[in-house]
Amino acid sequence: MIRILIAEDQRMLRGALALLLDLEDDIEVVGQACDGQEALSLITTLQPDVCLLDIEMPVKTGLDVTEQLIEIGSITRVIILTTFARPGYFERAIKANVQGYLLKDGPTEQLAESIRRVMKGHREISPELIFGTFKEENPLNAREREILSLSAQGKSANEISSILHLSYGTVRNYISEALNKLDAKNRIEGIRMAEQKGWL
Amino acid sequence: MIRILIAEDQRMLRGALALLLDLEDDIEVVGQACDGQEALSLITTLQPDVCLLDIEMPVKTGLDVTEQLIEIGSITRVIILTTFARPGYFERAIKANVQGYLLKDGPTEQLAESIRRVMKGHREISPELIFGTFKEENPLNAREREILSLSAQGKSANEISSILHLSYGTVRNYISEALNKLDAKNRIEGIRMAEQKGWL
DNA sequence: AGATAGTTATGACAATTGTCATCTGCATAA
DNA sequence: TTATGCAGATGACAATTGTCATAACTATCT
Repeated sequence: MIRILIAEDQRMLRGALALLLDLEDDIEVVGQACDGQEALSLITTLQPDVCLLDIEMPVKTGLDVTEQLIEIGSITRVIILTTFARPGYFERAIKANVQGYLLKDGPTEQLAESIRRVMKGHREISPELIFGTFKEENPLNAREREILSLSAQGKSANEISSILHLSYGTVRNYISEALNKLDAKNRIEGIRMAEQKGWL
Repeated sequence: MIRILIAEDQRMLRGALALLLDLEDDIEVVGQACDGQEALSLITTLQPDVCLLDIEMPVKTGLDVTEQLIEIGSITRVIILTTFARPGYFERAIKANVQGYLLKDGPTEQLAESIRRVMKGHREISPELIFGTFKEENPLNAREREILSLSAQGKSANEISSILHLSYGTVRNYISEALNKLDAKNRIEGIRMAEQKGWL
């Protein structure tokens, strides 16, 4: 019997997947979580064989959870299940050594089979992701990401400077540099592009 | 036997819901669509009793489909099933006289029951939506929406002016007016707020 | 005809943004 | 020790953005 845990904030999908997987003879859903924090604590207490993690969840993302599972030496295998084929997400997941990265756009029917294959030691990656997407890595460094994120919340250069204790000019330099790297002609375009690639 | 059609672009959820509903004795999933266009044509040919429509789908949104169903005098009952509790969406759905507006954050278990209740003539609205959200109507007029949308794509005031054949100053007046109505302190904040409310 | 409202335009102003060259410390590698 | 590179900072400039007062031109209603 394969014991699995599902972490997904959208209740309808979580419930449907749990029901669907429980119909399989060899799979048992032992727990459900609606945010990353809950997922982490349930995984450590329940020690399921496999966990299905959404990425964009409240409190902690699925990627955060994955990285922390490694730190504490958990043996639970991780399958990321997300809407987003964003290069940044995929890259981070692969670096965290997940056993699977599936898209919510993929077929329902193969989910159970993917779980079984992961249990046998295979890596399950949605075919859309195997080619192309990986080589596009995030050109922004930590500061640029940080500053662009704040800008994306509508903060002005001045506000950002006082939040981060940097000078006004420095903030603008970082934004300018980020826009240059992204080949965007203004903040708004830059934010759109970075968000769309998962570079935040 | 209640004949239903599911229109939802996320394949995993669509498949899971179909499977789940097919398990009910009195419900039969007669069709599935992955975009609004397909939904519309399947509904007209299959004439299901109820259709479950996602809002944000390719080609046509679920709201577009609903409005067109009214125009052609379809008797299929509509249940909107969406992630978004955005006032703008909800308002438009109610005006189009949908029989149900459920959130994907709601419980899986009650979906089948909601469908049965809709068949009996009830209106099914997610409880989160009943209070508060309705009175917040879109303060932006058509021009303001149009211009803010273009701005959201990263266009400058100058570009927008030549796209819409308006003067540079006029475009900036509209943006200024929109930001004022939204109580936002710059474009980026205004865009975020408007998008979040479904006012686009 | 006069009042009213909606759409578009203009000009002026200040604030913010985007760009660039240059400069300072500081750490670290050769 | 010198060199190199990085994180920040500064100043200057032009372009863009946000705000406001005002006006012209419709169309509509009374």
